[in-house]
Amino acid sequence: MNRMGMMTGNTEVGIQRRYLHDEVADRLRELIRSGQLKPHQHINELELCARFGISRTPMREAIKILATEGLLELLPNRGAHVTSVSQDELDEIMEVIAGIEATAGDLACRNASEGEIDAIAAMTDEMLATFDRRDEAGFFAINWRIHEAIVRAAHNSRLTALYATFTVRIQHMRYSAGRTSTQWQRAADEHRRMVALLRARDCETLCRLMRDHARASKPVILATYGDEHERG
Amino acid sequence: MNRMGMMTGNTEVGIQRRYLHDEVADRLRELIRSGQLKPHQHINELELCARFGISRTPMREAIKILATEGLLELLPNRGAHVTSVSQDELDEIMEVIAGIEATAGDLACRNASEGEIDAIAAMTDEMLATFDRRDEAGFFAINWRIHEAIVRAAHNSRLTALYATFTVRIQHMRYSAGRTSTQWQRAADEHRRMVALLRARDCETLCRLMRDHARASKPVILATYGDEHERG
DNA sequence: GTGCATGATTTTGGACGCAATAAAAATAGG
DNA sequence: CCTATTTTTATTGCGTCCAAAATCATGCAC
Repeated sequence: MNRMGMMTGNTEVGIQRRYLHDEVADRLRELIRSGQLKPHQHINELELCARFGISRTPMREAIKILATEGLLELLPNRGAHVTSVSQDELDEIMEVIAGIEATAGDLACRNASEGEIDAIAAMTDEMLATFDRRDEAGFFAINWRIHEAIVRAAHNSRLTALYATFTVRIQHMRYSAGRTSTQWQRAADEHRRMVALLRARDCETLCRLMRDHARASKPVILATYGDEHERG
Repeated sequence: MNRMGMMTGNTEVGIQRRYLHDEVADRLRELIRSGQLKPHQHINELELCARFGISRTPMREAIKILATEGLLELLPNRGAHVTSVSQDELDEIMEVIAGIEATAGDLACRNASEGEIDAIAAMTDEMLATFDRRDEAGFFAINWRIHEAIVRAAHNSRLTALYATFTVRIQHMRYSAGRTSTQWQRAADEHRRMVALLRARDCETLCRLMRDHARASKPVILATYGDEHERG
């Protein structure tokens, strides 16, 4: 019996938190992020309820949340499925992300503390070291942390939340798509410039650079993951 | 009896749509937008259920959706209340909106059809006419439509949706805050420039202008509606 | 063999009920 | 009379139930 004294089928660890639906939403997001739930895949309420060991009410609330975030699509009387990302939609999402990062660049120049800039600079150095030793996996791992740090350095919680929502679905694409040597070199150079512009507090230029930087990765991702490279 | 053959207390018109929770969410948004539900105000599930003539399940799903959109705030075991906008939060939201409009400006230069630009130009002429005859109410009504049109002209549905979400709470502030003559003049001038830059397809400059334009309205709004000009 | 109608099964959408938490009220103690 | 504690009440969170819709399966005619 679980904490409510009901249901006995806790198959996948027990859930413990303020809101069940909140925890369930996190888990679903993680299933989607990790690819365990694939685009186009249908969501079976009862099956997932059994997996998590909960009833349908919090599951359905979580589904509504994910749908609002755009990760699930609701089909009237036919449940929900994982949102697929078509070529066009991926393009749209990338432009929104580019916009968020551009805004973050501008705001970070205005609001970031010296300490935050130092931290970003340190990570950038670290990343450039991985570049020198051709450690592509290491490079993109740090790359992601730098982008996140810049957005956080904007000191705008809504922007940070928005960034999280929009990157969750395409993060793995963005940081796994194989780049050519030229593209990789360019990314490294641009990151060097980012730090310089942050230090110079040059809002306008960093804003433009961030947008261009994000856009540069667009063709790579579109080529690699058009329609999430699968059809339902 | 309603369509489910249950509950008889349809006090506020019958609801008819694919999803009840969707209709309920729309109604709640409207209640918030119109100010019938005020910031800080507590949401009583049962009371609203009775008003809409529905059960708690779709109401709760709608509440989760509004919370995800940021219009409601959930309090564990104590329901929800309408999100209040503090000075700092208003500043954050305005910067996000500025970012969205800047992105829209850039994309509109790339993607807008000549027809769309003509429509925006026509609305701008109309608005400048209201400016000449000092019709402030008319000015801001058209102003809102122009901003919307530019965002739509970006041809990015996610950006458009994001814009709707972020403006719903502050729209009335943005377009009702009294401007000084100088500020009003500046807004008019900037709108003239927007059309010129759209025609010239000057992405970068329009992007910057949109951000600056949105930011210019920040002090006005902050001064007028600090913490939604009410406490508790 | 294919196309359509009809019935069985699955799954969804929404209503409802129970237990737990928290706010409110009532009581006791200082 | 004011504060601390208990009791009551209100309301929330979640589990469950029922009916409508959709899907699947079967059978029949063409």
